Amino acid sequence: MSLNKELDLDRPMRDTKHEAVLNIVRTATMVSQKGATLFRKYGLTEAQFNVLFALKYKERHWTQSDLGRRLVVTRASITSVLDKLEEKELVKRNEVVGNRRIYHVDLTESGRTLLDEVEPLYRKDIHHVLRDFDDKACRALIASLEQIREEAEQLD
Amino acid sequence: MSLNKELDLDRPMRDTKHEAVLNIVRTATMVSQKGATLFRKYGLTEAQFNVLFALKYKERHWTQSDLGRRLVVTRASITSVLDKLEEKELVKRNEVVGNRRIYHVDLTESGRTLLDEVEPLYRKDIHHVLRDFDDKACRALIASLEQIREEAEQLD
DNA sequence: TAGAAAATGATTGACATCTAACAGTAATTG
DNA sequence: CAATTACTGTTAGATGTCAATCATTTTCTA
Repeated sequence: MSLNKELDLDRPMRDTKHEAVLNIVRTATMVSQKGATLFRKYGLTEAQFNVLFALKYKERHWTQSDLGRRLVVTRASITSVLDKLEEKELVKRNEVVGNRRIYHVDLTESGRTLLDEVEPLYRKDIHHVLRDFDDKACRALIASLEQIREEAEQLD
Repeated sequence: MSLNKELDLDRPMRDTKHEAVLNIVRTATMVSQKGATLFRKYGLTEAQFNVLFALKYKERHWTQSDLGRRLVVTRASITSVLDKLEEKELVKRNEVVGNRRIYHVDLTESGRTLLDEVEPLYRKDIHHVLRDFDDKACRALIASLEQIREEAEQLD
C-alpha cells in the first residue's frame, strides 16, 4: 500500500524523494518487527539473533568491536547483548593471551543448536517477503540502496 | 559500497534475497542516524522531530493514537515522547470536552518556530541522499518497497 | 434501558539501545 | 624509555519500545 494511504495523510506528500526515504525506513522497521516476532518465540531479541548469526559465519576470531562494526551497533550495546547471551550460555567471551583488552567471542554448543533451529525459519520469512523478486530484481534494489548509502555517507 | 565489502565478511553472502533485506535495514539505519545527528544539534531526537513534523502538516485534530498510527509507533512510545516535548514546551496536550480519554496534540508557537528552522536542513539532506534519483527512479524504488511491505504483512 | 462486556486511549514498568565519560591496555613517537 | 595517543570494553544516564494495566467510553444484551 502507498504510504499516503497507509498513513492516511491529510494531504498527499508532494516530495517524492522524501516519500522514498520514508518508504525505506518504514519497510526496514516492518521487516525488523516481523523478524523480532519470530525471534521472540525462541527467547531472542533481534540484536541477540544478529550476534549469533554473525558468529556462526565468521571464519576467524572476532572481538566485541568486530561484532559492533559488522552489526552497526555501538560497543556499549554489544557489551550488554553479550551479557544476556552469556547468561543463557549461548556464547562465550574467551580471554586472549597477549592482549588483555580484548575477548574473542564464540558460539557455544547450545548457541549453535538454537541458531540452527531459528535460522531456517528466518530464511523462509525472507524468501517469502521477496518472493516476487528474482535475482536480477534483487540486485537492482541492492544497487539502488548502495548508491543511497554512498551519498548518505557524505553528510555531516 | 557493497555489504560484502562494507562488512568485510569472511565469505560473501550467497543469498541475494537475504542480502537485499540486510541492505534495506542497513540503509534505513544509516539514513536515520544521519537524521539523528542533524536533529541533535537542535536538541531533538528523531522521534521528537517526527512528532513535530507530523503535527505541522495535519489539518484536523489528532490524538496521541493518531500520532502513533501515522508514525508507526506504539501509543506507549508516544506518551513518553510527548512528555519530553511538553517539558520543552514545543507541543501541548489539549483536553477534549466530551471525551475524557483523549487529548488533542498541537504544536506551540516555539514548536513551530523550531521546526521551521530544522525542516529545510532535513529536506536538504534528503535531496542530497537521493540526488542521483529522478522522479521516475524514486517511484520505482517506492514501488519495490511497497511490494515488500505487502508481502511482509502476511507474515505471522 | 440498565448493567455487563468489549473496545479504546493513555500510562506504567521492565528492558534494550544510544551517547558520553571512564579505566585499563597497547601502540606510537620523540 | 617516557610520554602521548589510540583502542577495547564497561558503566551511567537518557530515551524509546513493548507488554501489561488502568481509566473511560461504547456496544451488546437481557
